[in-house]
Amino acid sequence: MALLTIKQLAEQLGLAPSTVSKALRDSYEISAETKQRVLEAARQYHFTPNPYASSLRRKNSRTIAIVVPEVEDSFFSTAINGIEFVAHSADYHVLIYLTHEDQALEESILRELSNGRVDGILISVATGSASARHLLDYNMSGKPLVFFDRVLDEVPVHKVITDDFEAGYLASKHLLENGCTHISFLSIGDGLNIMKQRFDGGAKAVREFRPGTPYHYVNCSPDPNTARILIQKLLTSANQPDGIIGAVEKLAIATYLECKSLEIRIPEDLRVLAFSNLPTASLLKPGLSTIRQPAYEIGKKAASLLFESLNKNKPPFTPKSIVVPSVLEPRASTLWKEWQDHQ
Amino acid sequence: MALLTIKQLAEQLGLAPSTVSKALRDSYEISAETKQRVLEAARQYHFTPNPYASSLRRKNSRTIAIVVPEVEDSFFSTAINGIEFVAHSADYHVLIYLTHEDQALEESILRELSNGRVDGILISVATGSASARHLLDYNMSGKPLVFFDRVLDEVPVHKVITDDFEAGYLASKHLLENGCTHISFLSIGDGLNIMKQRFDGGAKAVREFRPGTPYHYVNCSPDPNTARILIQKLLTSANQPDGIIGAVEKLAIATYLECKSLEIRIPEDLRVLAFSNLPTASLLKPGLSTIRQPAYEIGKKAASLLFESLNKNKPPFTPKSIVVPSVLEPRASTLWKEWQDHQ
DNA sequence: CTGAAAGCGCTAACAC
DNA sequence: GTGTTAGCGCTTTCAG
Repeated sequence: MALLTIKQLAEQLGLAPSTVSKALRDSYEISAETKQRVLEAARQYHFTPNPYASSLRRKNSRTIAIVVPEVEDSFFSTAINGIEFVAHSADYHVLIYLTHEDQALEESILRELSNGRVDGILISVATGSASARHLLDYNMSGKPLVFFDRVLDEVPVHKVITDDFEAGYLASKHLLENGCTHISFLSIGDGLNIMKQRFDGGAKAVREFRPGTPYHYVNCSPDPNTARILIQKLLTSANQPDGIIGAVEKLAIATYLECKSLEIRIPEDLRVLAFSNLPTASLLKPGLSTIRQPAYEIGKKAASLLFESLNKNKPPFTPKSIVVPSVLEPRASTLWKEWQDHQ
Repeated sequence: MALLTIKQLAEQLGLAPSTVSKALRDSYEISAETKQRVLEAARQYHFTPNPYASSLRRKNSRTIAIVVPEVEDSFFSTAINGIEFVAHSADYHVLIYLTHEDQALEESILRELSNGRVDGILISVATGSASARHLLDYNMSGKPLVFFDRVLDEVPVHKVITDDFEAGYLASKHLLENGCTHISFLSIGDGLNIMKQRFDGGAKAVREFRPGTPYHYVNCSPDPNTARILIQKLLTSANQPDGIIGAVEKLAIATYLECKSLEIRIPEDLRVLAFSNLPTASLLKPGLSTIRQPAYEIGKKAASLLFESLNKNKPPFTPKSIVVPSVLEPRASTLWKEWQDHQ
């Protein structure tokens, strides 16, 4: 079954292709009556204009790309859901690309996307030494790019983030208030803005509330297996911590699994807090204290900013940074009752 | 920065556009030397052919679509990961569409996709009364369609599924072996093949092992809030069950949350088993017994089948059904020690 | 081995 | 209000 073309449809109707085209786009030039007839026929034959011919001619694609490290993470899957909501409302299509935390892959994806396949990109960058070259290059092409959550400050575009410094501060403060005397911050890799912010925020709380408390940055891996091995090493080392801040969901899960197999008790032996959007946080044993980001909102806002840029014809551009609040949700994994009682 | 065209690149090189085009596609007609020069120049200028012009001309898009009910579900996010892996290897792009379990939305997405935007579709259908019209129509267009997990048997295309009847049987058998005398099967909606299979498998186990045991189908909602209300009603009704089979992850979470707020003890008061790929299943309180599907493999296999169809020029088509095994992972939520001891 | 020419299906400018 | 025409950027005959 070959697809109908606008030319054929026009012939059926005894009209010119251009008339049909205009009618389908609801142009003011076309009479109401003709529009009716065209729409009717289009529905009947299930006609939709060939998107690639249309894109070629109009020089836009009604398509955006989401570029994220992974989908198997509650933050990202929820953010994607938010993005999809806005994109669908705007009648845009959504291409998805996974970088698997691979900087080189991210670069090749961005290069490939700069050939006009998409009208804009929403990205949360991969960890790694993070040169911003590919993003700056893409940005130079004049097409909009919006960061969410994991940003690169060198690139002057809209961003939607949470206050990671503040969140790190709250996390660390909370652990200190619950008797921690040695905190390890588990990261998935260097060079990522959010890791630094979250860690530094924690350092500030240490300085303010219990200066001198050991507070370490531990570079785990984005790979869960490697991460587990490193966490095991940490938890069985001579000076293991009694407080953990997991920078992402995956590290919290890895920590829990490792504690289970090492028979380390949470929160008695170790208090655990993580940046996480796990829907099961409250159901874990023990309930996991989290810093929860408003992932759906972040996705929606980032997409809205992208469409805003798309619909604006290049005004003097000042990049906006939208900062949405994360919330600390204390649960049993950090509430060390015994310690509190002794106070 | 306007994008380079193949014509301009050809001019730079003192070649004809057609020669450059062929060189870029590694045609046998072109000399090794010329190919070198062209590739070199293309790299230097970051030239990639405009994908829409190319698609228009070649009548394919190097793009596939994933159509799923949602992404915030471990099964789907993992399957998407598997699909993406294969698609990326084949150098294809991936469009994602969420149906939010809305049949009408699914229809409109499929209609829209039949205009040539994609070369093929991978779909896991939405619940609902599930007419197959839109899928049959798409299939008639001659473009490949592959089902994964949630299939519609009326549509004669490749499918990748698990043996849901068998899994339901195992689930129910397991509950009976752990002292359940009244089992409720929680579904997210009628008309979905997997729900029926899973439920019917369970019925068989009841017949075989404890005929007469009350075994009910409870139609919850895909919406978590509504589902929770219905579950609450169920668990506080006169003849509440002592065994639950949750057909999807979301229902397991809803059940746990409800048990927590109603102070129903798992597994003493209620044993809970769910079809789920939750990475935190073993960390819940209590550990959640699951039927785990090989989601990543399912995604990979489904995508492979799609590309197989894509590369084959319409041979006599016999749809394959690939059945991959699910595994029952018993955990504390169903292991009712007290009861076992009394046996 | 390379080039010239036609045309994929659509839409925007410009006639009428 | 509607039709004619040209051309988006690429690839594919077909000629040389």
